Amino acid sequence: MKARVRFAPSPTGALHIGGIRTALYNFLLARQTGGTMILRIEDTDQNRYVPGAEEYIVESLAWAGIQIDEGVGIGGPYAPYRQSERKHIYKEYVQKLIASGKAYFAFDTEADLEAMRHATPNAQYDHVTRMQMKNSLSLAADDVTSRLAAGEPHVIRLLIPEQQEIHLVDLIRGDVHVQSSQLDDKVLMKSDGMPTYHLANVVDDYLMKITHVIRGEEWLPSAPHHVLLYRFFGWEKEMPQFAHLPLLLKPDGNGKLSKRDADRMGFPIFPINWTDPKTGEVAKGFREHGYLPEAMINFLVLLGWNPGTEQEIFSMDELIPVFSLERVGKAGAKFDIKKAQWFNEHYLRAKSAETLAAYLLDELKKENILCTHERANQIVIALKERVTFPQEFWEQGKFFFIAPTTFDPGSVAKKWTTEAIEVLESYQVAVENVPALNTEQAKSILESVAAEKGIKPGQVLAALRISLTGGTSGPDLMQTIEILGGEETSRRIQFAIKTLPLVKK
RNA sequence: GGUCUGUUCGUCUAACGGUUAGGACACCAGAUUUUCAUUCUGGUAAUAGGGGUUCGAUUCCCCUACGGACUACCA
Repeated sequence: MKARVRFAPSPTGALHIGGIRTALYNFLLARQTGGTMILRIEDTDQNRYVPGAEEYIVESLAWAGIQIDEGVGIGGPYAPYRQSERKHIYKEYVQKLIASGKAYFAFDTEADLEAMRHATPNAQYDHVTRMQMKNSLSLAADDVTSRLAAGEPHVIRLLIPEQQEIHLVDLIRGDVHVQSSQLDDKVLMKSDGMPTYHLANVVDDYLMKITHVIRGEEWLPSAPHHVLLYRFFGWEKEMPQFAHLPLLLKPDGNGKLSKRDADRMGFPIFPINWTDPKTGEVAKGFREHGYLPEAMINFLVLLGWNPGTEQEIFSMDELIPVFSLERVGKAGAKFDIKKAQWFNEHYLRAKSAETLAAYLLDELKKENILCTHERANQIVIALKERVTFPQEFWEQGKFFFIAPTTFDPGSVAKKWTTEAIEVLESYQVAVENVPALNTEQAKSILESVAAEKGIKPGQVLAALRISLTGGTSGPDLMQTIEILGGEETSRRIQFAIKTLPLVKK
């Protein structure tokens, strides 16, 4: 069966990384069945609307490689896909509910509701309290008509039937049973004429012929309300299948992963950079942090789902045929950024030198440093096994372009010996006029000058590296010399000898 | 508090009544690398607790404990 699924975020700010996972699971099911992935914007709360959020969502999904087939920005047979533009539709449907006695008008003020909630411990707007409130059930018919005629602000609430067991089948959790007496009379239509999530969601999913509702676990408690709505509308046969996804948890302790935790632990939580339109504050995204979309997808898909085999590395295309909601776990998954980094390293190393060189060239452009493609390729190959993020090619390869002016004192104290300097002196001279020096030559020249002094090359390597890079760790030294060239190598050795104090052996 | 829901190595998870409880990340150790990193090999490490059911429970049932979500005219 071709699945019609939707990702339906509300544009109230940046999309959380968990949202990407939800979108991903939807997308995988759509692709697997040859179905349709729909993007619907749930902007029914005018107070929480944040400009730019919708564009942000679209761009984030595009970055992640989650393509939308139908919806906002693309259009489709069930347009519009922005709920604020579908206001009249909800009005029409809620009228049907009123007419059939499944919903009613309520005139209670905020204070009335407050009072009701505080009157008894577990009070909610339900079969216990509704007759004490001001609504079309408790008020006389002519009172209701005159209030309505006078334009008194009101909401429309769902009339929960008594003594019913509501049963729903969740693809992930199995059977869920709830007593209707536990349910509250949810607001369906707000006093501003906008629907709430519950109404808009059910109406749209029905009209858009959605087959599977894959969403976060936070919706499970209100799912019985939705089931009731389908029943009241007479849409039970068309009711989509539900799949409530476990939440993404913070890496330490318990609780939902939040921006606070991410900040505290130094990793992003948003897919791409987000600039808060009010404060202008920028929250760094995974993209800008250097995470590759394919690494994120691979990491995220495994947070709550597994293929049942020992395969861990999956491209999007490999995921499509093997994904299944049946293999999604029930428990929340802690967000372990270390594993995400491992995936990033994996995908980074799988890339061609040309692709990696492009990252380096980008950074160099920002620094106004010129570099040939060949040289960038060489550097990137030398550094490839050492980086987690693309920008580290510049961070770790900086010394290829900028000669060290200071040297790590600890390394110097241990390795900058008089005998090493002696060898370095002659090495510098030997290498000075060999601009195109390859790894082999760099090595053999070093071996011969060291032999002349009766010193093993191993004893001067550390000093050589200090003079060239400023420190004692880095990519292969001979490779480094090849990239630097004879002239530059010589220059750096001379500078180091001039600058550094001697250490008596 | 109420409702719903969950619980296997530190983390992500496999094992849909019978396994020495498997894999991956992380961690530790060894090997390779004239540095570090990589790579390779090996290792530490888990069924929340208590009752049942059963010849046999990680697996099924109940209780307890501990989490989580929801409890808005927000989604």
